[in-house]
Amino acid sequence: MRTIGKLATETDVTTDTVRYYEKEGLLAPATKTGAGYRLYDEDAVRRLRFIRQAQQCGFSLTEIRELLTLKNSDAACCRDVKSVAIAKKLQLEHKIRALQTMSGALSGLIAVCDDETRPLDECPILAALESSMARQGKGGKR
Amino acid sequence: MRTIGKLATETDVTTDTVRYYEKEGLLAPATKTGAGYRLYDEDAVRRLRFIRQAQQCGFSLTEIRELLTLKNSDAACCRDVKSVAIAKKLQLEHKIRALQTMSGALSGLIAVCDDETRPLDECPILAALESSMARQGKGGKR
DNA sequence: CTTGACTATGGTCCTGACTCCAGGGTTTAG
DNA sequence: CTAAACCCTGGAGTCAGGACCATAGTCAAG
Repeated sequence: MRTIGKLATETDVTTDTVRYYEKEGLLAPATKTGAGYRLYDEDAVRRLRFIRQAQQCGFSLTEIRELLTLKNSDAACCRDVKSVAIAKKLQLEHKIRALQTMSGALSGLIAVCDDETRPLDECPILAALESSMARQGKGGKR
Repeated sequence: MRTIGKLATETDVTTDTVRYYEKEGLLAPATKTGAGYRLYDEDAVRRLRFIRQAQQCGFSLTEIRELLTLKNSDAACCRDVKSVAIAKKLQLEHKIRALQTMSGALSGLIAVCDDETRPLDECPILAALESSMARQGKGGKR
C-alpha cells in the first residue's frame, strides 16, 4: 500500500492528476487511513498505467472510462474492446487526413511564393488567403 | 457599409463570433453609428475571410493575429510570411506523425486480438494497454 | 404608432485535462 | 519536540473559441 505521493512518482504523474482522475471516476484508492489519507494497491498502479497508455493511444478520459467500465462488465467480451479500438483508429485516421489537407494547402501557398523579396502588398500567400483559394479544407465543422 | 448581422451572414459566421474577434483584436468596425452600431466595409469582409481561411489552414487565432500584424508592418516582406507558413507546416507535420504513431499502436493492438470470442480477462488489447507495451508514443508532452 | 427584427453591453457557461492555491491536519526524521 | 515533508478539501484559474443569455436601445415597415 502506498500513499498518493508514492503512486504519483511511481507512475510519473502529479498528485493533483491522481485526485482529478478520482473525481472523474477513473481511479479510486483501495482504502483510506483513519486520517483520510488515500492508500493505493498494485491494482491502482496498473489502472493508472492503463489510463496513461490509453491516452497515448489517443483515447480521451471519457473514452477510457468507458473502456474501464467495459473491462469490469461481465457481459463484455474481447470483441467489444476490439471494436472500440477500431473505431478510435478510424477517428485518428480521419483527423490525420484533415491535417494533411491543411498541410497540403500550406504547401500550395508556400510554393506560389516564389520571389521572397517581393513586398508585402504583392505577397501571394496573403493574397491566396484573402481570396477563396484555400477552401480545400471545406465541409467540416459548423 | 454593413451592420454586424449583414457581415456575419455574408461570411457565414455568427455575430457573436465577430464581436469575439473584435475583443481579441482581430477585426474592428470601420466606424460606428450614433447609436453605437458597428459598421463594416469591404475591407472587413476580406479580413474576416482571411481569418476563417487561415483557421482552416490550422492557424490559431493568436497566430492569425501575428500574421495580420505582420501584414500591417512596413518592415515585413513576403519572406516573413513565407517563413510563418513553413513553420506552421512543420508543426502540422509533427502532429500528423504523432497521430500516425498512435494509429500504428492501435493497429498493433487490434492485430493481436485474433480470437474475438475470448473472454475479457484474457483480452490481449487490455493486457497490452496495462503492460508497458504501448509505449511507442513516448517522449512527447510533460 | 406599434411590432418585430436587429443591435448593444456585460456576463456566464461549455469542453478537456489538468494546475495551483489557501488553509488546514498528519507523519516522520533528527 | 519541532520542523520538514507530506496529505486533506474545496475552489478557482488556464487555454481556445466561441455559445448563450438578459436587458435594453434602435430602426424600418405597415
